[in-house]
Amino acid sequence: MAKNSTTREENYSQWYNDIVKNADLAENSSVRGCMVIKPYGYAIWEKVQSALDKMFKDTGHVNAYFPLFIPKSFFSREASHVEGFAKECAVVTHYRLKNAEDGSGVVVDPEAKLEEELIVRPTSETIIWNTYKNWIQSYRDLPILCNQWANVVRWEMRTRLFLRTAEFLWQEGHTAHATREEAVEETERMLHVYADFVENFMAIPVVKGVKSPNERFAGALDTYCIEALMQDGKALQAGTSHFLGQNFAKAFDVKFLNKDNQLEYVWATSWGVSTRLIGALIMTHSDDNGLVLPPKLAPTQVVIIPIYKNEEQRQAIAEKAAGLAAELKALNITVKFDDDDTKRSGWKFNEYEQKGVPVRIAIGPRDLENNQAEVARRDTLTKESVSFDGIAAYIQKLLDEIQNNLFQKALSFRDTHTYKADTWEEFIDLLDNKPGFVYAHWDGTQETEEKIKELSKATIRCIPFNNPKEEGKCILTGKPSSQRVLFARSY
RNA sequence: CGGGGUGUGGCGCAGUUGGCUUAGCGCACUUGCAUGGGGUGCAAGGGGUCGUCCGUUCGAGUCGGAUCACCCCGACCA
Repeated sequence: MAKNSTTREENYSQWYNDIVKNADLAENSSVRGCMVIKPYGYAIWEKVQSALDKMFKDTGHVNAYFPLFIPKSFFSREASHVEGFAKECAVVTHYRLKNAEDGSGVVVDPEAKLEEELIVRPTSETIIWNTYKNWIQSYRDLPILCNQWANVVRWEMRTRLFLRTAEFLWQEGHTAHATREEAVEETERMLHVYADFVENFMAIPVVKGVKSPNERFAGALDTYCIEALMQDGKALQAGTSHFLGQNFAKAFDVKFLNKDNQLEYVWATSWGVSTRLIGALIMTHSDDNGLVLPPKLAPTQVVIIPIYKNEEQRQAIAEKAAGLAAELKALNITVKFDDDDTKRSGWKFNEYEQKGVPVRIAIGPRDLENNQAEVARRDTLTKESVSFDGIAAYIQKLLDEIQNNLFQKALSFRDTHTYKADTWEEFIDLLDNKPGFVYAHWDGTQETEEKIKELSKATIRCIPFNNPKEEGKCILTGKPSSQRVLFARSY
């Protein structure tokens, strides 16, 4: 058991914070609600970025960058959009400081008031559509398939590292299409890209589906999402893809001439995932010993730790380790040989455990004698001795196995925490005593959805794709329903 | 914005019916020796004026007031 940490059962949020801290991922900044992502945490984010970026490019997208500041007036163009974000925006009102006359320090120069305030982007639809307007004249200009890696600011009341911070990093894709069908197809395509990434790289199983009108993105006609289940039984929205219809095209007057020489409004999508994914990663796989990383996202996949008593042994091990490291690198495995003499081996074991390094190889004099190494896997916390002959191939296979095992473990956790409720009492009882996903009937109205949220604090996470049709009665109103939808309390 | 809580070396805390006074302890740090297959032991060191301001008092980390900051629980959200 690691020192200075809390168990999941004792206090889930404390446990979460301990992992973030002990794994050296991030810390609260002195700036309100903001987070400092530390080098190790950022290295994981870079793995996320590079894998996603490749997937975006493979689906025909290109990267671009748009301004951080958005003129206030842009927001008023799309009514529901501004309504969704107005309450959480940082606003720039002045552009200059000056020394206070009483010498007390620096003050905002009242003379330097902006005529039109600038909003620090909470999301970039408006500035991008204002730009797209100039890019699009003809059907030949379409589609536009841009992605932006950026930071955004949402002035949240309460923040938590990675899960909700005032400033966060993300990517936002913004596409423009000639037809509705094409835009819908894009929306779906990107949701599947997200699901593919989250399941295959992050080893987190997700439910793909459509948001109910209540939970829809401000300004979208449809919001598709992937929902994951955390170890405390709460749901986490891991990614969203929005079909924006022609809302933003109309708001920013973006029209194109089609083949028949007729003016039409452009169809739009937007989609994004954020550093929140790191939060999902932590809450899905970690245990009481710290972070557990899936090999595909681990900045270091294998760490080699020498155990020695004297200089002679140390050198013999270093030589062996260097050879092994080279072999592993040749297989595209990232490996670190930690020969730091100022830390003891036991200390290192704990260190890398807390940081979630998937595989640890310990080499001591005893191992050298027997031509073997001790291989420990982070996911199961088991160790075994492996002969140096063929060890690289063994490790490669082991990494795949760990990746797979983490996904299977998370999947079976989700399966055993997914329930059906047929009555209101059952529904509440599950939420209170067996937190998890709950499939239940809902009469399809917004009023009922809101009422359920108010009474139970659970929301409709999504209406899953390919949801089986099933006649039933709404758990709240008893009105007829044709399918169950996915409920949960959520982050 | 409502409810609760906390501010004492780098981190985590103890100390409060005001005076035993030189403000302690654990971790971390420095040095030395030993040790080395799961956060190693021993010894010696360096470092704080108790969030800030005002007040009560012969005397305040300790009492009162104000103020600032942060944390937790709600409402808002990726």
